Amino acid sequence: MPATVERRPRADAQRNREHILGIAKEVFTRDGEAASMDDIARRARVGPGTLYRHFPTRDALIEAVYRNEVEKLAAAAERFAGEMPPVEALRAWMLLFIDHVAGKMLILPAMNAVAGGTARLMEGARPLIHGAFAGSVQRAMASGDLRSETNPDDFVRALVGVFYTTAMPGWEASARRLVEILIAGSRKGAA
Amino acid sequence: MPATVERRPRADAQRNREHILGIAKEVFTRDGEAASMDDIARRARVGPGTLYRHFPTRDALIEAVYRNEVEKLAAAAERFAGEMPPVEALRAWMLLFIDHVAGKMLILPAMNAVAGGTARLMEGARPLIHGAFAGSVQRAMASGDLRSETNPDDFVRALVGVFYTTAMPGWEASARRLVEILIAGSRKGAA
DNA sequence: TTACATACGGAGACTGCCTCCGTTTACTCC
DNA sequence: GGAGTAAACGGAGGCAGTCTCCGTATGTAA
Repeated sequence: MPATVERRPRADAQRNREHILGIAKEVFTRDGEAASMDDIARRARVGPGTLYRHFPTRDALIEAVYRNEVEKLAAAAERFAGEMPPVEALRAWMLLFIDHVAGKMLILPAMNAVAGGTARLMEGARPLIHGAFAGSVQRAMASGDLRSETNPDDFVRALVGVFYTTAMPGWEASARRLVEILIAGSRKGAA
Repeated sequence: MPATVERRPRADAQRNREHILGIAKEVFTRDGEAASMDDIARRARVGPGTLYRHFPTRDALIEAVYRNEVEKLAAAAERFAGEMPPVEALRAWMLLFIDHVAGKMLILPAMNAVAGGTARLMEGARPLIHGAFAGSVQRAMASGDLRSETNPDDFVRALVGVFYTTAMPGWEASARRLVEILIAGSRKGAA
């Protein structure tokens, strides 16, 4: 008899989990942080008990939905690296990030609700985002385009700001300019 | 008999309002978004009814506390303009902004809770922040240090990001580097 | 097919936001 | 100074949202 059995989850549980995740993304995208757990359960046609067994707190659910999206973004960074010169790849990825936000692919408003703010939420996703950024920046440094002290986290901070200012008019154009400023400000030879 | 009498508020009301605001700042600073209205009322030794007469919703209270702080920040921009060269004043103001965040002078986590996210909250404070930024940037453009297409909003976005990443290790140093990147990236002659 | 671990659903405890209204208090006018 | 009144106060409680508990149902392994 093995110490830890680790039976794989029942088929209905697996189905439910994925179904809930899908509904949750929809609801959060539409209703933002106002979305209620009971409502999500109702729409997914499960009891609140079931919802809470899969995602023990509201935060856990938001985090799960969010992580799903971030994983897709991170994958794109790798792809760009193989397709274009380093600085272009970095720029393209930052612009893609903005597009995701623009297309409501990420559940912006709901993220505000997570205890401890975004920072706490990002904790789970940080390695992913950081990895994607670090890779892109590293390559741009290696190619000699960016200064060698360039720190990917600085870019992360700026882009998080974009995240939170989508209600300001003209946010998208401003975000694109910001990308250019960041690149220009980190180039070798910039004052 | 005048059309609008506009009696000035009763002394006890005025006192209570200010007292509540002070307590609220304390509580929000300590407990973040978890702070409850009833708790604030209890600590301020007033009934919930009183609290809600002064600040009709939770958001209104947060906004009032926040605005208080932002007004202080905006005033500093003017002061710096009179004391140092344009680019220095801009840098100094951005660094001051970071210091406020660092010193927990601003009720960071609580801001997340405002309906519609920070964007909505910033709506009230936007003219102030924007004015402070616009003035500083304008002067730096007029002096020929920054490119003439420089847009203050781009800086705002980046700094909002700093706001939300204070849980990441080394955020303060990173924020300061970000300030330098922004200035370098907006200088005349930057790529 | 049986037995049981696993998962399900929903009633309801608990908490937080906010309202309503009877009571109290500061200000005004004589 | 005292009476009258508009303004402000406090707190009981409505309503809604998060999360728990537990009796019931179901998938899975032997």
